[in-house]
Amino acid sequence: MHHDRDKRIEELLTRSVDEVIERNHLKKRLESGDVLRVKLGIDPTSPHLHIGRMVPLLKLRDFQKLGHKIILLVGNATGVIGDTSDKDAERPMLSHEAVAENMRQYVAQAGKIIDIAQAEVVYNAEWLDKLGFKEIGGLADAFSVHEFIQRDNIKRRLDAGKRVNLREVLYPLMQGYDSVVLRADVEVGGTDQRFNLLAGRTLQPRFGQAPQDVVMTELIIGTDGRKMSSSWGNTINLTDSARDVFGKVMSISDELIVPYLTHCTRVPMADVHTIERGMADERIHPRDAKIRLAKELVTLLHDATSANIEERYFIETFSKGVIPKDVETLAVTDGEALVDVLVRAGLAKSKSDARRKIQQGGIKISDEKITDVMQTLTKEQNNSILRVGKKNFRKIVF
RNA sequence: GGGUCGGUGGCAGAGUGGUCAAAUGCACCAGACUGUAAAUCUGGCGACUUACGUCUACGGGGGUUCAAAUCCCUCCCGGCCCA
Repeated sequence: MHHDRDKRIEELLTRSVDEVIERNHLKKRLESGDVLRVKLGIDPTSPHLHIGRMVPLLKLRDFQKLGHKIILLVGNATGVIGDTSDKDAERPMLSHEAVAENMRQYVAQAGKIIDIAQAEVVYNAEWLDKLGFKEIGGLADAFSVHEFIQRDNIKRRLDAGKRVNLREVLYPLMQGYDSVVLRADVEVGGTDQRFNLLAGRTLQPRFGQAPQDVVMTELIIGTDGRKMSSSWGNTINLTDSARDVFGKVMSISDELIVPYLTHCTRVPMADVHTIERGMADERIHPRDAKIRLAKELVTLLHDATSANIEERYFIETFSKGVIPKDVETLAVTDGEALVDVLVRAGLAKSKSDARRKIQQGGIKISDEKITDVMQTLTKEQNNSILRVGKKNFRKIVF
């Protein structure tokens, strides 16, 4: 009778999960039928959420689907301080303005994954900004400098002679205190958050609360094989257009297909395993597995219709090399120099760059390679397709 | 507060008077090969110029010199050690 629920609890505790503290305790509570308060904090450090954030967000959704209360915490105070967990270098302090700007779209973006209407959305500046030295001192009392400098990334920086400033030490205190204020039963976060997540467990008992359980999710690798990070431009953003999402997925390397399917979608694990085995013995072409992944992601972030449209577009344009039908138009004047047009349309960074692209054979008009850097555009080329590199097309219109 | 080392292109990091628009790696762009894969290979990667070439750049400002990323002064910022 409870088989289905047991399976879902098991998946909740394992899929994309690196570690649970304390697993048995949390399992019992999940089985008890109590409604748990499950917290996830996201700092508004960049204007876009990327699919790395989907891992904990999907985990949050799993909790939500089991009937628990989820709390989405927007770190408008912590975002200003800046977390160092995933950084090799000191993180600059953001201005309140920058944070506010980034924050604006966050909740809507997260709403693509979780049911915002059923969630509690909170902003930690509301309580953190009110703390004075006395309170902060009290929180700081719970931690030692030693624990902090033993953290792997801090230690590395210290060893490398890089600066670690005192403000950074404050971050875990703040995150831990968030859990106190919110009376969190569970906190979800990436494995790189370990120290911060545990801070809640340290602080809560000091305020007469039971320590929260912690669910640490796997980190995913960026589209270029390095850690996914906004500053490296190897992300797929929740705000990306359906076309971009599809295209970016198709350009990842094969090894990432299974991790992405596991962590960024809710394709049943049985299917994921089938795909994994299928690719191993070559019954399934990696390209097709990738298309499945791309469609799943587009469906999650947009909708199923877009997913089908983009699949067709992709096959037409790239597999078959056909020039797409719905090309952006580009108005030009008669006799305008090609290099100027390229710069104006944002297809080249500068005239020098435009010339280079022509010299290297990267520019085509109506499928004919342009070789002359002095090329100008004339009326005969009305409605021709200008192609820059592999994937940029513009229809020339006079 | 004292001592000492350092601040170079998107990042990391060479370069210590001319041959430096600045090695090398990463990122990025174009081409080849492909499954728009990845990996690999080739070319490129400040701006302007068809081109010869010109201009702007090595933390900020000032100076020495025919000539400065390189030397001097000063200011700002940081590391380390000592207190």
